[in-house]
Amino acid sequence: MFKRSAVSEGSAADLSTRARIRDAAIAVFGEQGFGVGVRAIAQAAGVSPGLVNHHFGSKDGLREACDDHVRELVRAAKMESMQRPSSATLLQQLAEIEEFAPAMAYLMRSMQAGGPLMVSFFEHMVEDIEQYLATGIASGAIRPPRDLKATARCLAYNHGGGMMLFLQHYEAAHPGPVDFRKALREYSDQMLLPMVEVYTHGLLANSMVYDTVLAQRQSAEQPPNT
Amino acid sequence: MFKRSAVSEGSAADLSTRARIRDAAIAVFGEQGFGVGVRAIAQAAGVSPGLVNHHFGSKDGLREACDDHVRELVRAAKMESMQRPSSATLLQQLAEIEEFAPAMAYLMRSMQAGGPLMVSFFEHMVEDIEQYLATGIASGAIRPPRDLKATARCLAYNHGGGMMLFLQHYEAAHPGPVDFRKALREYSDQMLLPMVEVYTHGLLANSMVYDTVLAQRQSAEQPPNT
DNA sequence: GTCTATATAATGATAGAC
DNA sequence: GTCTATCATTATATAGAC
Repeated sequence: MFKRSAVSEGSAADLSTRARIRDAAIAVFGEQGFGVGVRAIAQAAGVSPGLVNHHFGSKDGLREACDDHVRELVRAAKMESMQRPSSATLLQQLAEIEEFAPAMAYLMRSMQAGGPLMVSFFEHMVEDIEQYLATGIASGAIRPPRDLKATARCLAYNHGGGMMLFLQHYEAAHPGPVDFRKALREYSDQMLLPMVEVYTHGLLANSMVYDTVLAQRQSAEQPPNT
Repeated sequence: MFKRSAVSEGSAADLSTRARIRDAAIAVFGEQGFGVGVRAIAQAAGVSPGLVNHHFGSKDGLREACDDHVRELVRAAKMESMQRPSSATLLQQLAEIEEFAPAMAYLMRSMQAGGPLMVSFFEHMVEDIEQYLATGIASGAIRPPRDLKATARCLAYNHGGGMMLFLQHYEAAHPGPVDFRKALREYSDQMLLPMVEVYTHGLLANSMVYDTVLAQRQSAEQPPNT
């Protein structure tokens, strides 16, 4: 679905050493988590441990460089994907590309570990869903919710977190390094139909609960004085 | 809502040293994550670092003991909660109790880190939701989904993961140790209404997407040969 | 730019005194 | 049971040779 973009151009041999170290770090962090040492990264990049810190100052500096690069990778992919609409999630599209798999693994670790990349990526998700909902409402495909922004945020938490938890569970159940393509395919297989069903036909048989919660909220915001 | 149970009985002074170390470990792991050292735990428990390993053999042994204790804590709370039905989630009820706050923090870290506690706790969640759905269907409050087990699993991923991600985001936005009671109250405030609305009125305006996905599934399971 | 070698600190785990 | 002292390992980070 995606072609190589300028961001990720060139095979490993063409990249500058700094870029090779950074890419190796993304791969190793993604596979083994952020607890891994600089030595392992240096080895994966085929350089000495000292050179890593020479280029990035410290482990945190390296981490920041990885964050920035993944952020940029996702941003570029999003730009490209906006011109080629698809029913699949951006992440699902990305995971299908061998080349992006390490970055996806890194992104997931970031979500779990909760660094600054997680926050910025999450806010992007919220915006995307907002826009997606707005488009759907305009075309009549989506029933306009009471509060679009709140609903988008809620969906972002549930779907983002749901995927995270699924992958966590998948990793625990399948020994060895995670195959993100297989994992996300299984995610679709298990989740898509039940989710679409709930979003189409609802889950609650009547609006009693909804009416109650809504009334509580409104009486809390505006105390009874009239 | 919950009274003290046998599992957590006694103030800090009454507990055996082993139990005090274990409780301190749960608190420190919960606050700072599993990367924290044995020394910090020993200090929090008011004992020497050597004594920790004397009682638990290793850091992993200590971790296992913490897992077991939290598992047991949640199991006991669930037993108690089953006799006192409430609209709030078990976790929300637990978080309201000062005494359980450290265990809840520990549980969240476990979900993030993805140890064996995460898997067993998740499977419990799936079972709970299954039973909750079945009860609702029997009483007519819930519209029976096509595949109850798959739907329960899907809801468990989304709601469990959603809460996880919310707390992660909350932690990143609020410096210092996380106040789980405040966090979970905010979670309810933001999530409850949009979620109930979606579960009551749906999100998709028509059943086109659902019909398409369902048809794809069925033709995939049973290839066209007739 | 890149390496080897090393400084410094912190980690998990153990041994032995009391 | 509990502590102090220490070991062996590993971590990050730096210094200096090439």
